[in-house]
Amino acid sequence: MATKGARTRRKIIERSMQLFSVKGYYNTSVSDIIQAADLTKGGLYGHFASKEDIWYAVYEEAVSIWKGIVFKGIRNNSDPLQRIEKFIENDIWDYLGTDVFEGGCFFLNMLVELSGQSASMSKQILRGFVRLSGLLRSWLEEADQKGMLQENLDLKQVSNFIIISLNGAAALYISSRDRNILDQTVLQLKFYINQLKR
Amino acid sequence: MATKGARTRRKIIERSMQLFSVKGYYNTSVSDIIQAADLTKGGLYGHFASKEDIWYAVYEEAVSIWKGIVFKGIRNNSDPLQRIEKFIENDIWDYLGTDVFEGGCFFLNMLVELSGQSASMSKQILRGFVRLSGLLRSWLEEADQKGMLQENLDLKQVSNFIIISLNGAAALYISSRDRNILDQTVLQLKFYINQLKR
DNA sequence: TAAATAGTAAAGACCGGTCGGTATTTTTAA
DNA sequence: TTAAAAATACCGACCGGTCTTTACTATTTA
Repeated sequence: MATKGARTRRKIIERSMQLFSVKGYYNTSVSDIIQAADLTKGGLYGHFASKEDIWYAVYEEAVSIWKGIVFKGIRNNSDPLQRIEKFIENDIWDYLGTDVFEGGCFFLNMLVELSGQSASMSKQILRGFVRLSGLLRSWLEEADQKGMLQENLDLKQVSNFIIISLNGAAALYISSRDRNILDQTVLQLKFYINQLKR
Repeated sequence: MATKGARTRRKIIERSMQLFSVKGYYNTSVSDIIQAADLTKGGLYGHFASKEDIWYAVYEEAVSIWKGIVFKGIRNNSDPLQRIEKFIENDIWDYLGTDVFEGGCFFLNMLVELSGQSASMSKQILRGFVRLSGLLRSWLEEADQKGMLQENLDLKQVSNFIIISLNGAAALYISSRDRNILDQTVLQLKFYINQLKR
């Protein structure tokens, strides 16, 4: 069993994660966090040096949670295009649609809020999206090598466009809470991918 | 010439608009605004009853600016699909790409930040997107009646998807400041619309 | 096995500064 | 000359963060 300190640390991260995703980073006060984590100032600052430090720990945890959801049932699929479609479904339905974070997509929310405010924090998130785009592109290239795609496609462009659409869906979903947005996005992205095929 | 009060009011709105778009609503303080508008507390609160009131005025002004950009050279075009493509180009290149708002897309930024924080303010923005989606759908229906589109398309879905993509592009652009994102989005959306044609 | 000790975890008071907002006075422009 | 506009001083609450004290818990020693 984890030591008491470790358990408290986890609690701080988990509660902060929800607060950041719902209220945003700046509008979440340290007082909000200690209240949600059932702590006091002293208790909190024994585990983290600053509010920003908490955010970085929260980000790591959020990435871990997200990965556990969106890559489920993918690795064993040999068809790269099916892998992409499954990833989209997972992201939309099992990540966004199940309200893993109360405030919608943690990454989009933070990216928008922190861009132009904290270079280091927003770059951290952007790096994640760039890495994801690279992964999607590698799958597209695999499909291309197997002759599944049209010729002369800009695969970097395609993978970026998928990520753009997923982010746009997250933005409209958090504000509308309309499930149709999710279903529509999946359908339209599948249609889009279908048009790329040879 | 406008009275001094009216000019000050405009100044408050204009400066707040930039501050909100860059720093966000919550992270912009009233002190930030009075500093940017070269005023004092008393001077500001003579024009607006609250920070939230300033936001509503800013929103109206932002909509007005946006409309002036994205609908340029559209009304005189009889081809509804060309109208949509021109709208996308305007939104991406002349609105997003020219950094009308320093912080990127005012509406996306506010939508993400305010969702789950202020029901009234976020609904205000969402209504704008819904209205826009309706406009795009009416253009698509016009194209459909002219027999330009494939059959059995869900036009509401298509118009939503366009808006989703534009928002996603705004999210990635503010954080990366990569012009390629803009160009790629225009190209991909044109490709997408092309696939809808009969 | 019980007491002593050391190290960790948390409490709580406190810091200067800033928050959004108000009331009153002074200035300025119509 | 008078109404509108802006300045000033001020409010209580809260901001992120620090510091010292206290409580707890695990390990060592008798």
